[in-house]
Amino acid sequence: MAKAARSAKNLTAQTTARLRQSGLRPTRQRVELAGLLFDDCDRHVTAESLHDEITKAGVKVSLATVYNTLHQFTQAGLLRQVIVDAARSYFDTNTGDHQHFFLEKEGMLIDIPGEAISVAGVPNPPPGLTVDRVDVVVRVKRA
Amino acid sequence: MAKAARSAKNLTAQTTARLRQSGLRPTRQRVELAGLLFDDCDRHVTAESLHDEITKAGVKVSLATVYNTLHQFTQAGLLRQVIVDAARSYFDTNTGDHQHFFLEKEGMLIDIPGEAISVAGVPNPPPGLTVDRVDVVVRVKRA
DNA sequence: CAACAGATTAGAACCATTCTAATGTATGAG
DNA sequence: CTCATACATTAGAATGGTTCTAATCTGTTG
Repeated sequence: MAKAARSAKNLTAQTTARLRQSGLRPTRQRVELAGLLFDDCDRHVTAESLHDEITKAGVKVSLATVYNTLHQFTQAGLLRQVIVDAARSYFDTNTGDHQHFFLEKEGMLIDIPGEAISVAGVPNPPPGLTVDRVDVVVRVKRA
Repeated sequence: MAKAARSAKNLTAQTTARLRQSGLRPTRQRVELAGLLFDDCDRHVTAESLHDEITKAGVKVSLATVYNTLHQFTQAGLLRQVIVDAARSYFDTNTGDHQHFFLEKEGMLIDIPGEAISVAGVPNPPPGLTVDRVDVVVRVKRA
């Protein structure tokens, strides 16, 4: 069985289970999108880039569904939304503690492991407010 | 003369000079907007909030001009654009080294002095890239 | 003051995203 | 297995912040 661990069937089964665990019905569209997103390494996508990708793969999914799915996955904790660009939203398959390099010109994000980076000296927030998350964006340029 | 340092005339004169130094013609609209932005303490505005404010002050400036002016001021180094919300852009009159608390629900930004906070362990960017700026956003919620 | 470069403006256009309401589909009970 | 139902998907319209256009206006310089 170990040899078959990466077969298409098996992947679909795993994906289906994962979606169900998150309280999401494993519809054709969600399984296909999850397949692209969670197959291999960590990824950063926009709604449009993901829609292009799945369309080019010959799968028909509407852009509205891509948006819906990205938000549902985010709410389910399978994705994390990254706000670095006023023009568009990115979604990151790495939901763990980490930060980003961002190359604006090319719309490219690169993960920085959470262990690597540390932020010290954050003051207490004003009374009545609590810290939800600390985001670090290292904006980079081509030299 | 010291007593008159804050008179309206003097402020306008100062503003005018400042705009000219930045290579911007001191038009009525730019002087009025600069007056609102740079009069007192540090401020965080959106195009719409600034347009509302100046309109309520009885000054007629088009929204397009507010956008143009915010961008020109930013390019001139008088303002800094802050990207924290996918829905809208903020502009900060504090152009020095500092970071932000952000209360998304209310669209509120609060400065964190640059001396207070420190980010350690940023890895070298991938070859060919150089660090342009490190932004820290401390996302907060009402307790 | 004339002339020109640059600025302002209303309104249209743009584009990412969200909404709508009509159609399709996974699921669990029977 | 089938049906009913709740949930999903979809095309296309709507939204909302922002930018563009091209006509008009205004600082500035000679």
